[in-house]
Amino acid sequence: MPEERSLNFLEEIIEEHLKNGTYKSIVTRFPPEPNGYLHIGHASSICLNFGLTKKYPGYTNLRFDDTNPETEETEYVESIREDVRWLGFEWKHERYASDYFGTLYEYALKLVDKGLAYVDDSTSEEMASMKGTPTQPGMNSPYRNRTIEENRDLFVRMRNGEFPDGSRTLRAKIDMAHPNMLMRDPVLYRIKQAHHHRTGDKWCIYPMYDMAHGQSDSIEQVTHSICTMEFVPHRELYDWLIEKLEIYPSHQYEFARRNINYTVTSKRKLLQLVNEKHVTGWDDPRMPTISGLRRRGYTPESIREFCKKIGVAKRENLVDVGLLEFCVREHLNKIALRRMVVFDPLKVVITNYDKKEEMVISENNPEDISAGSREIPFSGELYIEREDFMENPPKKYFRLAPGQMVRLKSAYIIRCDEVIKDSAGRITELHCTCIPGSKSGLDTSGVHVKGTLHWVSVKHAITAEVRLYDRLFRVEDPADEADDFKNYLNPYSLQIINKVYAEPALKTTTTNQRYQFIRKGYFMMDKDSHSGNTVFNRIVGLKDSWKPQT
RNA sequence: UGACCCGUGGUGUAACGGUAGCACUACAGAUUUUGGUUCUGUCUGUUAAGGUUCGAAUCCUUACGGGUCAACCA
Repeated sequence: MPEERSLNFLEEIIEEHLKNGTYKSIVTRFPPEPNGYLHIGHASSICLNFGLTKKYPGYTNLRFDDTNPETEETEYVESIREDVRWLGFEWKHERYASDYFGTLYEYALKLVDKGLAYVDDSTSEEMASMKGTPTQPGMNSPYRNRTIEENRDLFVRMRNGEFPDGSRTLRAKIDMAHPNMLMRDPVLYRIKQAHHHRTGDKWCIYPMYDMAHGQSDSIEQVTHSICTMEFVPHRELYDWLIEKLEIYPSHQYEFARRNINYTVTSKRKLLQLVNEKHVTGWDDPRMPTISGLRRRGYTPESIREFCKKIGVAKRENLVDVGLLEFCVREHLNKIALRRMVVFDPLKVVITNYDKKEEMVISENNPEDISAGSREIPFSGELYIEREDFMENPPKKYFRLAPGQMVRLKSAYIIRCDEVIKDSAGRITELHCTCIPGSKSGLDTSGVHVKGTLHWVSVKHAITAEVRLYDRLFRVEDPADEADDFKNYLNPYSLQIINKVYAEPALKTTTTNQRYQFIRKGYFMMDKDSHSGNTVFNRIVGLKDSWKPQT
């Protein structure tokens, strides 16, 4: 049954456009600047733009907004491509704002010829001082009334490299008293003798965002140019330029960027974390980047589901990271293979176990019978989790305690008879007895236990390294704090356990295979693994509703 | 002192003048060879005050609260 879903405000607009014939099909674009890695906030925009053209006739372009050669690099272009594809989307055309530098230059000339743009020799300081403030009008530049001929001559010479960086700009001639600061003769072109990652040294003038973005949309005949709310004031300029240039009228629509608690989603801040080594790189599994989430073990399906659940709207928001975790658990529960791994071992000796060893059978995934089952070696010497035993248990403690019984998952019910300690009083091992006839699947013992523990046979166990991750920050909104957001980093965001004990089936781990370590959480092998040491990242823990009484 | 955008449970999002719903979280219970999963139930909401209307979360006004805008960044 298809779920009855209400439309978000953009879908409503598009359905209206399709219905009233404004468009027969739509074109959207995802327009990253290649100056950083994509993060979970971008995922929302990607799902939105590509999702719209999956739902409605049309297509989506991937367009790199590469108009600032000083910050942009090919490395970022490649990571962005990979991330979009990994999320499950394919673009119709791959474009670059730099593809349009020639056209954009012609557009600028057209504005000059129409008397709508002029070359300004003011320094950036002078320009700032004449700009006014949000509450006070600005003043006209002394260069504002140059003739069209003079402007054309100067602009062509700007392009020809006759002037040094920062010495002149091309500005739109609008209104220095406009209530919208962006309409106070915005800079359209600046001089930068910089090497561009695609056009090399061909250009020494580069268009500003406002002179490039809407024009690129127009060239690509984008029908719905979707961006975040901070661009609302730009819309007036976006429309003004399209009107004066007399080009295809793309239209801009804005939605509120998604913020997530206990993290930051700003490329500038993420770059700081990387550069200052607070994390190991853009793909550190604690990072909210797509590459970080991917390395951590998140699935694209779960991220898409998350984006769908948080929706699209125009109001400020701070989404609970718990929802992302819910989405990944929901997916992983269905696909993860179950394995038993003991993190902090406590030895259990089964004193009445008379066989040397045997194989027991366990299902790979109780949610999916087609995942089959596997054999696990069982013997008289096992490891269980140290925290699964208490000498003086509280009420409703379902695990092991002196005289208490538990089920060993897929094996026997055991009872704890004796606690062995060393001279310092530390528990070194437990002596237990196996309940006759309690073997899993063939249980005739009639014994009922509340607790089931994971375990591993001592002599068959293999070892591995496990990395447990927690939220990167201690506060919900680090960017909102008065002082440096880095003061709020969580010092316990990474915990490494060098040696855990795993059942032998984990020896053949493969890349991208997700596991549920029973009662421990979901895990995936990390790229730091090598032949002598397998490393597992904890993707997310299991929901844990147990809390000790009192 | 300006302009623009936005206010629905703890969080996110619906209801388009006609019963405030869904999801997450939290809590309680049932089931369970994972204290997982699954199932059931409970708590919590229209920023405020006026107005229009038979009827307002929805339309209007004002107030209040939050956000954005003074880069040769995007």
